[in-house]
Amino acid sequence: MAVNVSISLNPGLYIKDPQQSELGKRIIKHSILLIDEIGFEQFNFKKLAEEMKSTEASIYRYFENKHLLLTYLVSWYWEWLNYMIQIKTFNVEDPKKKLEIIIHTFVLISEENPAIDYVNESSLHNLVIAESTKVYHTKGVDEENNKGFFLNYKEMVSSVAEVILEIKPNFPYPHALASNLFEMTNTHFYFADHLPRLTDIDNKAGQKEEVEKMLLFFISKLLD
Amino acid sequence: MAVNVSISLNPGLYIKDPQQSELGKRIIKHSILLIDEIGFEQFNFKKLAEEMKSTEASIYRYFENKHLLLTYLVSWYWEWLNYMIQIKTFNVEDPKKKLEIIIHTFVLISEENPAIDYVNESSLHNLVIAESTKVYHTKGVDEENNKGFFLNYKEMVSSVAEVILEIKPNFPYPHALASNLFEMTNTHFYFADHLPRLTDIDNKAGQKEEVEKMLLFFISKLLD
DNA sequence: TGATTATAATAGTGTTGCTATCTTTTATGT
DNA sequence: ACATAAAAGATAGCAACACTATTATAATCA
Repeated sequence: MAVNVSISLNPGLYIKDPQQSELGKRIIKHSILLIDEIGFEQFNFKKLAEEMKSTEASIYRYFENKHLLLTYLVSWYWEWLNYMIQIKTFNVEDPKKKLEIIIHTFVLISEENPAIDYVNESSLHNLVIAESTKVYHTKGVDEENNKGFFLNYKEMVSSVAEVILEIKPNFPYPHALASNLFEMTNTHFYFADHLPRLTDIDNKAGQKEEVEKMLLFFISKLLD
Repeated sequence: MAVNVSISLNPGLYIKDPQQSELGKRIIKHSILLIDEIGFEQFNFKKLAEEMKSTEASIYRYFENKHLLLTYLVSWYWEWLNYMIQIKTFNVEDPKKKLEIIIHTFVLISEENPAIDYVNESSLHNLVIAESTKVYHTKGVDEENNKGFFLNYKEMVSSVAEVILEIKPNFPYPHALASNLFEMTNTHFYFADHLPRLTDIDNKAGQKEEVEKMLLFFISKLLD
């Protein structure tokens, strides 16, 4: 399935829209790969410039700093996830079936969807798993929230919460369950790989299916 | 209840044991307050030295860098939490009651326990809520895990998982549920304060009781 | 052709993270 | 009380990082 929409993100996240130029697209492409490879703490614009054969100053014309670049990339993921959920559940009537599709998408999004040529979806998902909580765990969170930087996340949670309420209209914690299902997906991929005693998911082939099964088990207990 | 044990932590976390000297205790005390105040990204040893009227070089004699200092403080929290759970559930027979006590401790630990004079437990809990995931979301996670830096977390999860299995011996995800209950506590305090649309917890008085109620609701559905 | 825009190239500044060295203070043992 | 060692303070310095400024060059378009 080819996705030919250009992902629409909050303009406050960048100085100059990286999707509108070749250099901008190369910044997106190489920053995803480099952050996935060396980690966000070790990542900086000088290394990125070397990697993509450009200059530090050129990258600063697109993004104010590396924190906003990370926020941009993670917002991209949230928006892309949200978009995939919408199109995959569009014609589905049964809300239980919808939630199953949502969970399947949380877990397997990067494998199923070859989307935009300058974005390596698998690396982007790894980046989200390893680094995304740093986006909103800062002292500037309230200010950035006021600027709408986390709207893509909130919209995704809001649409999942709606489905939960379709299944069980009096469920008292639809938003908390929605955000928790999403966070759990990523957390337990990470734990399985690095801190296996904090989970019951094996670090083996079939890991994704195991996580999916666990999430389905949780919602069946909570919503049946 | 006064706690007069000295918290025992992995010696790999420090160069010189900060609990064994006055300066070391002042480092613990002021680093908790300063990180809580300005956030981990803005925090550094120079600012800490100014704050506590000492010098950068002196602090470097105790901790290799700010990341290991954060790991030390969060490990302190994990160990302290684990200790409180042990003593509070020690004489309790009913595993359901035990799990309720554990959840109550997750939520209210900082209010109930005036413990060690140089640790502000309330600030420490805030710090854990805002910064603790950064401790293990780094490229060095596997190496640090091999050195045993996250044992306190794993032990806490392991003891909670045991209680879960006492309640329901065939429950398939005891470790995942244990870590998730802990993570959920802190995540939803943070969401209620900063990203309220990601939760159903109000940012009001009684917030802690609301979170406790939510966790009790989740375990009742999952374990009854 | 000339004007505008995007990118590259280079340099520079202040801060951070960390190490080294030396001096002063404090604690310990005889 | 004095000698010795250990702890802490004071100061300097360096390499890397985060970011800004300036100028040059190439591409685009009126």
